[in-house]
Amino acid sequence: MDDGHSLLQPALFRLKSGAQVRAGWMAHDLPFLTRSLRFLMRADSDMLRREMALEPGEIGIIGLLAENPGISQNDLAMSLVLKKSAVTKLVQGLEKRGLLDRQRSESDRRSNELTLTAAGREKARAVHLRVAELHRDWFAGIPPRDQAVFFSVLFRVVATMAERSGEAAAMDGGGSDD
Amino acid sequence: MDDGHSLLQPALFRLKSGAQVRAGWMAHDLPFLTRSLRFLMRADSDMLRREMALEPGEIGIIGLLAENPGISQNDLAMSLVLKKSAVTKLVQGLEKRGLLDRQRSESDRRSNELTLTAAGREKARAVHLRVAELHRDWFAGIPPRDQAVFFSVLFRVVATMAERSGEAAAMDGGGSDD
DNA sequence: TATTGTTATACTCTATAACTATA
DNA sequence: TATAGTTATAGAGTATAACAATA
Repeated sequence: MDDGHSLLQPALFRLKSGAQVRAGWMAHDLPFLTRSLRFLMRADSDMLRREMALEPGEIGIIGLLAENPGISQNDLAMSLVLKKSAVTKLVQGLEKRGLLDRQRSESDRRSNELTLTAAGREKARAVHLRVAELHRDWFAGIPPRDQAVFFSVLFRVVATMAERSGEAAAMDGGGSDD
Repeated sequence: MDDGHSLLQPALFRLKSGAQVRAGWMAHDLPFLTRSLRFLMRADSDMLRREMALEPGEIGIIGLLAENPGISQNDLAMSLVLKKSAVTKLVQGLEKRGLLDRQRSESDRRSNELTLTAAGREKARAVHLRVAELHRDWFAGIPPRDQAVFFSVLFRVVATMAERSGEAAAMDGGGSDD
């Protein structure tokens, strides 16, 4: 399970006080590491959103919409691991600000077909560029090859778990979300 | 920045409806991926905590305490990226249940020296084993070499950001946490 | 009867700040 | 004056559930 990399130099936190804290097996604890990461990224994420005039969650909507024009709110929610009630609020906010367009589907008039407006596409491009800058900062000093492996593994794990979660949710009478 | 791995087969979400959603650059968006991961892991994490009779956040306390007996609550908070007020509550709960011992330091009577009790050390071992099982499940199909790279990069990014965050916080008059 | 999307309410975790005690 | 820890209160992000419209 562990070979080479982080075992030779045991994983340490070096605190500002000078103290060194040994991470032990927590260095391989995914819930712990992802939670820490989320909090540590937050200052940068908040700054990015302020610059881009976006609310929490809107980047995901815009990012997927740029690649999947016409997608429904349900598919958006599944992909982003959001409740459909959360997607409703996010989509309404973005529509009000002219960044996306919402139309009833003609083939199934229950569902909405979402597309980015020209302003929305421009916003998506700008966000993408700034996000890439942040990542260059966060991953400074990490070899590009390792970065590629990292994201490949991370996405694969997320996508696999999302599929499993979707299957499990499909079993009961619609308790997947909300 | 991107070479090889996930670009040849474009990153896709395969939904239960059969729809395929292209992730685009979101496949490399760390805030998005870590947030998704946290939600997808939650069912398993909740089950683990119920089995172990632990509250959210207590695994991190126990895990670091097992490796760093005598650590202070402040150092614990810095390492776990928690507010010291949150650590106070977690530590109190664990002490009440006889899993850890809290003693005033003799060299600096403001600070507490925390150690696991025998029951606490046993709990740490049990949690470690179950966490490892969950990880085997989550990373099924990922080559061990890639897993090692993944965790090495993840921990390095977290530790580096935590150090920077600690430095920045040390600049102002004590606004690091709480 | 099942599904898409909407709305309103409740809850959990975290942030903030004021406080005590030691240094 | 600065730091370790405690406590209480307010806030953001989600969860839950009831609803309307369509299939």
